Amino acid sequence: MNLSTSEENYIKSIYHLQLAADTSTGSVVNTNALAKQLNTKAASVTDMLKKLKTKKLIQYERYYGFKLNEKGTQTALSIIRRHRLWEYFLVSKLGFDWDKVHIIAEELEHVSSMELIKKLDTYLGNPKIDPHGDPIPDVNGRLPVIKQINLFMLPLKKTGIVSSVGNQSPQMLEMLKHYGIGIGSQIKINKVFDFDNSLEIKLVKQPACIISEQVAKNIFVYHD
Amino acid sequence: MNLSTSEENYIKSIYHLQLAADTSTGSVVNTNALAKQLNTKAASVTDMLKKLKTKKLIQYERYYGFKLNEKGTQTALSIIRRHRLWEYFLVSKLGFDWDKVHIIAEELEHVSSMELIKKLDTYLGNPKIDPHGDPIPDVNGRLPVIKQINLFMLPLKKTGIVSSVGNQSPQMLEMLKHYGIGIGSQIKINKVFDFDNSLEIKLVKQPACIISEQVAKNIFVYHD
DNA sequence: AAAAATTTTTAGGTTTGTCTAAATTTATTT
DNA sequence: AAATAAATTTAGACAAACCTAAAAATTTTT
Ligand SMILES: [Mn+2]
Ligand SMILES: [Mn+2]
Ligand SMILES: [Mn+2]
Ligand SMILES: [Mn+2]
Repeated sequence: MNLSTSEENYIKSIYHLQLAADTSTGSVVNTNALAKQLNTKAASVTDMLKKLKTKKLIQYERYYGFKLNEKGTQTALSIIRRHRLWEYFLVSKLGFDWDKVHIIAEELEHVSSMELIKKLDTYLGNPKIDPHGDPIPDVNGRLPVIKQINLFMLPLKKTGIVSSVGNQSPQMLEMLKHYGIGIGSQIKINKVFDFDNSLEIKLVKQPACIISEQVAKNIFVYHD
Repeated sequence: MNLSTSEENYIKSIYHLQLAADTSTGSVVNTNALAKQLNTKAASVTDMLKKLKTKKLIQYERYYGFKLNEKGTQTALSIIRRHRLWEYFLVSKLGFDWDKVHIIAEELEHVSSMELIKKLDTYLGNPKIDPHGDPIPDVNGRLPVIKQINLFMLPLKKTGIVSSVGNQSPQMLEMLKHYGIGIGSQIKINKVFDFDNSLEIKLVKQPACIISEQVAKNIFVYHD
C-alpha cells in the first residue's frame, strides 16, 4: 500500500482511540481527540481524513464521523506489530529500560521491510507480549489471547516467560536488574516459603535466588 | 543539529563522492554527479546546497563548487556509522544475506537516537568492519585502521574475526552457509594441507572442517 | 424553538523537497 | 576570439503536511 509516516501515525492513533472508546454507546472517534493525540490541529486532521478515505482505509462522511474499515484495521495492527516487536528488541536484546523504548519504537515502526520484521520476530523467539504487557499482533493481524498470570500463579517447577512488570519505578528496575530478571527471562519457582511468602526462583544460567512477596506480586509471566 | 532524512542523504552522498573523487586534481564534487547519485535533478541539488550552506555543513560558492567542511564531514561519518552498524546487525544477528541489507540500512540509519546506536554497538561487540568489508567509524568519527588480511595470512591457531568476503555470489553464499561461516565468526586455522592448500579450520561451537583454497582466498579476517 | 456553545470543515497560507523550462555562467571547440 | 556545448543556477509550479482564522453544521442550554 506504501503509506507515509504521517499516514501510518494517523491510522495507528485512530485504532488506539477506537479501542479506548466506549463501544457500548456505538460512538466513534472524534476529530478533536485525534488532533490532540497526534499533537496537531483539527483542520489538519480533516485534511488527512479525506486522504485516508480516498485510500479506502477508513469510513468517513463529513460531520458524521469516521472509523477504520477492515483494511485500515489490518494496517493498524501491522504497524502496532512492528512497534511492539521493536520495543521487545530494545529491552530484551539491547538492555534498554521499559520507559525509554516507546519513543524509539515510534521511529523504527515505520521502517518498511516485511522481511526485516519477519526475521526480527524469529530472532526474538516470536514474543507474544511487549515490555509493557501489551499483546503483539501476529503476522496475520491476530491479537494473541494472552494467558498472562502473576508469578504466584505459576505452578511449581514450571517455566514461565516474564512478560511484564506491574511497577516500573527506578527502584523496581534496580532490583530486577540485580536479580537478572528482564522481559523474556525464563523463570521457575522452586519453592514457596510460607513464613513470608517469599519465593525461591531459578533463572537459566543463574543460581537460584529468593525474591520477596512484594517483588513477586509485580512480576507477570506466561507459559504455554 | 536535527537534520531531515533528505539532508542526511545529501550529506552522505557528498561524502561518498568526495572519497571517490580523484583528490590529486583537487577537484570537488559536481552538481550533476550528486543529482545522479541521489536520483534527483540538478535544480533540486542547487536548492539543497543553499540550505546546507546556511546550516554550515558545506563550503559553497555558486558556480564555483562545494565540499563538506569539518562539521559536515563529522555528520557524514556519524550517518555512515549508523548505516554500517545496522548492516552488521542485519547480517550477524538476523541472518540476512549481504546483498539484502543495504536497502534496509538506508532507512534504519535515519533513526535518530544516540543511545540506540551506542547500545547497538555494544550489543554487536563494537565491530570495526561492516558486512561488505567497509570500516565502521567510531563514536568520535574516526575510521579504524583495519588490519584486514586474507585468511591464509592468519597465523596458525590464532583467532581471526571474519570481516568480509571477496565473492558475494549466491554460490559462495551457499557454501559459507553450509560451513556456518558468516561475518563476525571467530575462526582459527588448525592446519594447512600442502597438497592442495586446503585448510582445516575451527569455528566456535562447531567441529573442525576443511575448506578449499578457493574458498579460503575469498575470506578476509582481522585480529587484534 | 431560539440562542449559545461546541465541533468540524473550508479557505487561504507556509514550509520542505521536489520538478520543468529557461536563463546564466563556465568550459571546450573551431 | 567567437561560437558551441556543458554545467549550473534561477524562476515558477506542485504535492504533502502542516497552520490560523473564519464559516458551517451539530449539539447543548435556556
Ligand atoms: Mn509503545
Ligand atoms: Mn508497548
Ligand atoms: Mn550500504
Ligand atoms: Mn556496507
